[in-house]
Amino acid sequence: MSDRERKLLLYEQFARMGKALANPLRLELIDVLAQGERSVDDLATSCGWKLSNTSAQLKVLQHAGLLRTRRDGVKIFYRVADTSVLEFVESLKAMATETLPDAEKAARDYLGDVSALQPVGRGDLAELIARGEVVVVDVRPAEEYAAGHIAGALSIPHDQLAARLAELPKESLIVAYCRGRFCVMAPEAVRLLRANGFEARLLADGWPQWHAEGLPVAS
Amino acid sequence: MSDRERKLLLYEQFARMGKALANPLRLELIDVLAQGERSVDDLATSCGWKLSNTSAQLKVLQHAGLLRTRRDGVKIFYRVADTSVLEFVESLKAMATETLPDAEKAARDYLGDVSALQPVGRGDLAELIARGEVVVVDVRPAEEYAAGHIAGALSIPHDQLAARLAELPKESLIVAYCRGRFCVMAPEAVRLLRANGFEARLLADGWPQWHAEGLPVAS
DNA sequence: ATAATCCTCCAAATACTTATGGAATATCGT
DNA sequence: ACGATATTCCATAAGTATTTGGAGGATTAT
Repeated sequence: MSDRERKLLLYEQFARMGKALANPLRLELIDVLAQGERSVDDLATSCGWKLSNTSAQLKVLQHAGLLRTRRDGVKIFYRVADTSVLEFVESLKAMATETLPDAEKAARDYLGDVSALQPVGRGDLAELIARGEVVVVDVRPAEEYAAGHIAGALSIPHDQLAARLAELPKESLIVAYCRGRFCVMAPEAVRLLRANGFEARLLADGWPQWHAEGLPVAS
Repeated sequence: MSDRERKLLLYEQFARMGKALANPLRLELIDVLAQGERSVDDLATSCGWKLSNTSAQLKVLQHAGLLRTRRDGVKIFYRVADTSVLEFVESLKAMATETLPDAEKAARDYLGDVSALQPVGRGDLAELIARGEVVVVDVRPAEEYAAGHIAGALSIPHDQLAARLAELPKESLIVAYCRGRFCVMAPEAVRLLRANGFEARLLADGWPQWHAEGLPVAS
C-alpha cells in the first residue's frame, strides 16, 4: 500500500469522527446522556424520536467510540464513554455559535437573552453554597436529578416549577441550573421566578461541567 | 414557532459544524491551510484532487466559518479563520485516534512508531535553540516554509533530504519538524537521518502549534 | 415452555453528499 | 476590447445517510 493511500485511510478515519457529529439527533442524544445513563426507549420518548431511529443513531455513536452500553435485565443503558467526549461536543457547539451567524441566532431564538439572567460562575456558586447564602434548584427531569446533581440542590423539574413556587423562599438568592449552556430549562425557570418576585440567577453551564470539574455532588 | 422546533433548529446548526468536518478531503485541506494561506489550484495540485472538487469543499468550509478568503489579482487565497479552528480540528483528530481503534491503527500504519523518534517538546526545543545546541530542519514544502517557520530553521523539503545530507552536521543534534502530529514528513526525515549516522529527533507536534503558542518565528 | 418487554436488524423510500467534466464568470495585462 | 489565467457554477451520476414500520432476538418473570 502506498503512502498516499495510507494518508487517505487516516483522513477517512478522522472524518468518521466528524460524521458521528454531523446529525442533530445524535448531538441531542449526547447532550441528554451527558446528564447520566439512559435506556433506549427512555431516550426515544424524552427526545421525541422513533425507537428504531434512536437505536440506530445510538449505534452510530457507539461505533464512533463516543458511547458505551450496559445491559440491566431487559434494558440497555447507554452512557457517554468519557468526559473528554463532553468537552469535545461542548467545543463543537461553542465553535458553531461563534463562527456561524445562523447558529448564534438559533441559540438566541431558543434561549433568549441569557446574560440578563446574570449567570453565576461555578466557583462563585460553590462559595455561595458553602456559606449557605443560596438555594440551588435543579430543573432537569427527575431521572436526571436522580442520576446525579449538585450537592444540596432541590429537584423541581422545569414543568412543575409554576405549581411549586410556594416551596421556594423570597428572602434568599435562588440559582437554577439545567443541562448546560444550550439548554433552555434553567433560563425559563429564572424568568418565571423573577416574574413572581423571586431573586433568581442562572448557573453558567450546567450539571456536566460541574460534575467534570470535581465540585461537590450527590445522588 | 414552538420551543421544540427552535430546539431542532439549534441542533441542526450544531450539526452543520459536524458536517463540515465529516469529509476526509476537507480535513486534509484544513491541515494544509494550517501551514499558511494557499490558492485553490495550488491546494488541488498539492493534495492531488480535482480543481472543481477542491473549490467546492473549500466553499463548504468557508460557509461553516472555518476558512476565510483573500483575492490577490486573479488568484484567491484561502486561510484558516482562527487558531481556535486549528485547536478544534486537532482535538477531533486526537479524539478519533483515542476512541476509534481503526483510526489508531491507520495512524500507526501511516506514521510508524513515533515514540522511537524521541519527540522533543516545544519548550525544550526553544531552550535548545536559545543555547545553540541544535540544528532545526523544516521538512515541509518550500511554500510552507516561506509562509512562516521556526526562527533559525533550515528548509530542506522532505523529498530533497536524501540529496542534501551533506548540508547537515554529524556532531550536532538535529530536530526535524513538519505539519503536526499526524504528518509523515518529519518522522520519515528522522528515520532517514538516523540511517545515515546523524543524531536526529522529532519535534512533538509541528508548525501550527509552535506558531499558535507564540514561540519565536520567522518568514 | 410461554408471554411480556425491550432492543436491534432489515428492507424500502426519500433525501443529501461527493466527484466529475465542462460552461460561465472574474480579473489582469496588453 | 481580447486573450490568458484562476475560480466558481452547473448538470449529472454514483454513493451514502436518514427515517420508517415491521420482523427477529435476548432476557426476564410466570
